Parts: sequence; C-alpha cells; structure tokens
Amino acid sequence: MIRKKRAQENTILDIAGALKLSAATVSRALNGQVHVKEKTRNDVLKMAEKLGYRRNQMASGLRSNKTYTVGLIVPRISMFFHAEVITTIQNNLHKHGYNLMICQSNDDISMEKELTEILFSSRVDALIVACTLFTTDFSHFLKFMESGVPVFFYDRVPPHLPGAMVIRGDDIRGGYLAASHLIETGCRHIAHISGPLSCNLYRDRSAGFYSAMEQHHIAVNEDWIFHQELTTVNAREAMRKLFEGKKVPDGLCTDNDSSAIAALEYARETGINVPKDLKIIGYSNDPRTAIISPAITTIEQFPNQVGKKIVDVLVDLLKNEKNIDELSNAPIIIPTELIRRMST
Amino acid sequence: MIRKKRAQENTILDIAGALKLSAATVSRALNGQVHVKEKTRNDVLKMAEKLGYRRNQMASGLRSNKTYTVGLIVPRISMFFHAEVITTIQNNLHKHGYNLMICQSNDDISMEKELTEILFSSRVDALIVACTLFTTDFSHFLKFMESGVPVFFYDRVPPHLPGAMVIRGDDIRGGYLAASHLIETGCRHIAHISGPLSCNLYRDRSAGFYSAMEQHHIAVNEDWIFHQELTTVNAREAMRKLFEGKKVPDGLCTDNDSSAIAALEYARETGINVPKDLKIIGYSNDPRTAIISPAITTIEQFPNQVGKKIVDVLVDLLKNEKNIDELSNAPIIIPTELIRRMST
DNA sequence: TCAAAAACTGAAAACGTTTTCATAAAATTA
DNA sequence: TAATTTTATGAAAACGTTTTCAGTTTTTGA
Repeated sequence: MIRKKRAQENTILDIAGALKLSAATVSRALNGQVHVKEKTRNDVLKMAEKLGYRRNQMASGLRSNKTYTVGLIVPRISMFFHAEVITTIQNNLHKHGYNLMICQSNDDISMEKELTEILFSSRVDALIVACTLFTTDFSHFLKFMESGVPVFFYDRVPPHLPGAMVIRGDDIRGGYLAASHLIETGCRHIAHISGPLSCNLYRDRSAGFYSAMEQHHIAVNEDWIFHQELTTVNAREAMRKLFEGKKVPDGLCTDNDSSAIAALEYARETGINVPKDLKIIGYSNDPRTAIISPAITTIEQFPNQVGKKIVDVLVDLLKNEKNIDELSNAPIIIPTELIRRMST
Repeated sequence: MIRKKRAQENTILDIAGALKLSAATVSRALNGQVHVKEKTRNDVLKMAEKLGYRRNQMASGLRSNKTYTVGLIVPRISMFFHAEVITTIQNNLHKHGYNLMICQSNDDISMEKELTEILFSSRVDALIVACTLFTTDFSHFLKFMESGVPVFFYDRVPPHLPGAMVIRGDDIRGGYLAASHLIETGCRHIAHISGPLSCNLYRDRSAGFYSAMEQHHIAVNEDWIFHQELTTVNAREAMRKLFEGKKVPDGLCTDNDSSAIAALEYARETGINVPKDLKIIGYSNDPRTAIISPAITTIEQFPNQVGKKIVDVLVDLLKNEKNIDELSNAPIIIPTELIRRMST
C-alpha cells in the first residue's frame, strides 16, 4: 500500500472559502497586519482554529524569503560547553519566534563544508558556527555573507573574516590565569597540554601561558609543551612522557577538562599524588571536574553569556533588518574566571 | 542602510537561460532523473557549478511535498543518553540525505506542544520524540499521524498510541538487574529513588525492582521508595530522610545517574562508607559514573543502538514510501546490561 | 455637507521548484 | 522503409503563501 498522501491539510484558501474572503485578507489577518477589521480578524482566527489550519512554512518562506530558522554548526553537541551554549541560544531564539537547526560537524572539515551547503539551501536567516579544530580556510562561509545572511562565529573562530561577527572567551587571559595560579601555588616546573595551533583557542591559551611564565621569570621547558588533539589517549601518552624521565613537572595546565581528567586518572593509577606532587588545572568548568576526586581547578567560560549575547545581537540584526556592516567588527570578548578546587 | 536583499542567487532559470534549455530539463538533470541526455546533464551540472547554484529548499519542498528534514523533540540535549542518541541519529540520517531539526522541550509540556506545531508547520518528513516526564496526553502528536507523517517515540514513550512507532530500553529488566545485583552483593534493606510514575521509564524500572525483591523474598519498605523528579536536590533530600532514622538502608537503587552521583556525594559528606555501609547503583552509564570515586555501578542503555535502529526503520519507511501500518506495532526493545563498578 | 484621508478588501502576480502533458527526435522493430 | 517504441525536451500548471496594486468603503476634518 502506498503511503497516504499528506496534504489533506487545510490551506489559507479553505479559510477564505469558508468565510467568503480572499486569501490576501486571511493572510493579513493571520499575520497580525494592520488594515484588517477586528471582526474579520477574529473570524479568521476562529475558522483557522476550527479547521486546524497550520501555516505551510515552505510556501511562506518561499514567498517572503524568511524562514525564521537559524542554522548552527558545532563540532559536537555532547561537549558540555557547546551543549550549554546551544541550549541558551535555542531557548532565547524561541522567545523571538526563531527556530534553530542544529548540525554537528564531528570536527570534520568536509562535513562542515557540506553542512554549509545544506543550510544555505535551506535558506536559513542566519548562521552560527563553532568551527572544527582544523578549519583554517573559511571560504565556505562566504556564500552567506555575499547573500547578506548574518554569520556569527563563537568559540572556535576565524582570525579575521570581514563581514562576520565573532564572539569568544578571553582565552589569553584564561591561559594566563591558569598558569599564574599554578605559579602562585608554588609550581616551578610547569607542563602544558594544549590543542593544535591551527585553532585560535590554543594559540590564545598558549600565549596566556607563556605570558604568565615570562612575567614570573620561569623558564618554559619546551619538551613539556604538547600541541595535540585533546583526547584521553593523547593526554595519557603525554603524561607517560612527562613522568618517564628524571625531571618531572610539579604543575600541569591542560587546555580542556577531558585532558585534565585523563591526566588525573593517570596520576592516580601511577601513584602520583595530586595536588601534593602534581597540581593540575583544566579548562571549561565541565561538571565532571567538580565530581572527580580531587575536584579539578578549572577556567569558567560562561557559556550562557555567550549564547545570550549571540541571540541578542542576531535578533537585533534580523528584526531591524540591519546590515552587519553597521555593527562594530571587533570581536565580542566574554571574560574568563578561575574556579579553584582541590587539584591545585 | 537597509539590509542587502538576499536572493541575487542564481536559480534554475539562470542555468536554463545560459544553456538555452527549459527549467524542466535543468531540474531533471540536477535531480538525476532518467530521460535526459548525458551531455545535457553534464552541461547543466557544469553550469550549476559555475554559477554557484544551490537548490532553494523551500521551493523544492513546497512543490514536491518533501523536506528531507526530520524533526526531533527531546527534553534536553545535554543529557548524556540523549546526546548520544541524537548524534547517532544525525550521522546516520545524513548518510541518506536527510537533515535533523533538533528541538528541546526542557521537560515542559506546553513547550513540547508548541514544538509539534512548529515542526508540523515546517512539514518535516518524520518526527522523533522523547517526551517530557509529564506527558500523559499525546493528542498533540496526532496531527502528524493523520497526515501520514511517521512518528517515532523513544525512551519516554506513550503506553499505546496506534500508528506510532516505539523503541525503548528494556527497563523492566534494567530495574530487575539493578535490584538483583544489590541483593546478590548482600543488601537486604534496599531503597529506591525513582522518577514520576507518569513516565513509562519509572513504572518499568519500579516493576523490575519489585519483581527482583519479590523473587528474593525481601520485603519492600515503602518509606524508602521515592517517586520524584530526579534532581540533585531531590536526591539529597531523599538521602537525608533515608538516614535520619534508626533503620537505614544498605543498598540504594537510583533510576538515573545524576541521582546516584548526588547520593554518593551526600554519603561522602556525611561519612557513610560506600560500598561498605551502603551500595549504590545508578542508571544510564553516564560517563560521570566512571569518573567519580568510587565508580558507580550502573545500567547500560546502548544509546547508539537506539539511534541506529530508529534511522534504519525510518529510512526504510521514507524511501519506500511505506505506510506505518505495514510495520508491526509492537515496540522495539533494546536490551539493558549491568555495568559493575566499585560502588557495589 | 463635501472633500480628503484612512481603513479595509480582493485580484493577480510572484517566489523557485517539480511534475504533467504534449511533442519532437532518435532508436528499434517488423 | 514504415510503424512503433523509446528518449529527450519544453510549455505550462501547480505547490501555498505574501505582496503589490487598485478599488471600495468608512472616517475625519473643515
């Protein structure tokens, strides 16, 4: 048996027919426009309710060139920081009548590219992106800007992309806070597990790290600096290297919490006492850092502020049909904060 | 300055014009239909590439009544189980050319209702739902079924809704496994922190719990059975009640991992030794349970299997334009498994 | 009371595709 | 070679809205 054809749905014409009105008037009534008599509007709304009418978003979008849908591309929704940002964005967009189309790139560049094609085809009204770790070419986003579709990067952002908006955490300060904190608690031999330098996050956090070390006149041991994908496996491997020689570190900065957790577990297994022998600090304030023992000191990134700010700017842009050029091109910076716990 | 009007985009007509073809032929060429000369197809594809043509999804969807978009409503994307299911669904749907529109109900019924309206308006080709904890009236899903749009419930599912597909974990067995395990490790005074009975999950897990207790001839102390929202606060409050009297439990089943974690932390703070004085078991195998000390025994739900199965069935339905009625109406059950750790 | 302005409504075009129907060209068959 | 089938293409309708333009009715102001 062939599937029941959908589309016995009532259209605007059915309402019009039932009330002996034109489609135009019904449309105006439903959209709360001026110049429609109060009684007419009520009649229309009542009839729409009665007929179970629901606007066909595609017809509406096709004609008016507005989808009321915002696209979002993110490496992975399961990362705590992103999950929080997304939830805030979605809840706030919803208040303004916008939907969010969430897509995951799985940190894969070709997937990211493909998703931009799909979202462009869907004619989203705006695009929000946290890039993959490896995105250095941003040309696949240009089509949106050329069509006047606002593009908002957060967290993992392009170095400079004219016409795009950027919001990110103060990672330089975050890196600085982390390293300074270790130094202040007495560490003098500090290692750093960071991510690939292709990504702004790790460039900035590293810069902050170096700046703190320099300020306190502590030499950086380059053998103890890792730039690698921040996986559990890599973190354990780094720990093995760090503790295989005679000289071992007494402090460890990691640029995400998963690495910090992996390092802590490695330490636990190999009898390295945290925080006595080794102090560890993470990044992101993932709830897991509060649960593990000892709880891990980390850097808060305020995902809710990030999400809220993105929506505020975007809605302003969309509702007022403003051009991005009117906005300052300077990136918006969200502050970072040290969360002290037992690991330091 | 008014925002640049988008829609300088090239359409199918521009391709047709450039090649002196009709729109119909271009459309056929782009969609890989038969009856178009190889050379013509190549010309079209080349010109589309050259002009940077991208199909307007709304026009296409309006005409063909297919959006290649599947809607998903979930309480919260940040819950581990759901994040995993969603990711699997998205990655697998993508392989078949479908997009996923992810929406969060925040466990709020009226939000859930509203989202069904929005997704219906968007004319999604199918709908996947994990209900709120409190959804007992499922009438807002009927519009989809009436229009022949497949609806797939998972995890939190309706008791019986003709025309809808259902996939869920074997929660009865899960509850049974948990309680049995506690009994087998020596517990005789077992408490149970469960969720609201309005939700199938907790009815089933409770049923499993009772069945294990009965089988081992252990009396259930009804004062130790909690049905409440599974929040940290509620779990702590339950622990307080459990340990305020003379008679205290030696085993605790919790119906999610957050409660297990909260209980464990409460125990740690109040000097209750886990697992010596109290054995704790969670539900879901949230990664946090493996990190905390002692690591918490829990029930694995295989989110990836759930996601994979949903897509398999859905794609079969969508591609072959089959009617749901052809499918067995029996719910699909995914097995559950005990994960033994240090807390028991 | 009359002219001008404002409010209300409808007809028809438009959005960019896909699809139906018709027709022309090419390939196949007898 | 003629008749038939298959292949290739185009014209035009259709999808369900929104919007423009024009026309009619009502209200306002003097």
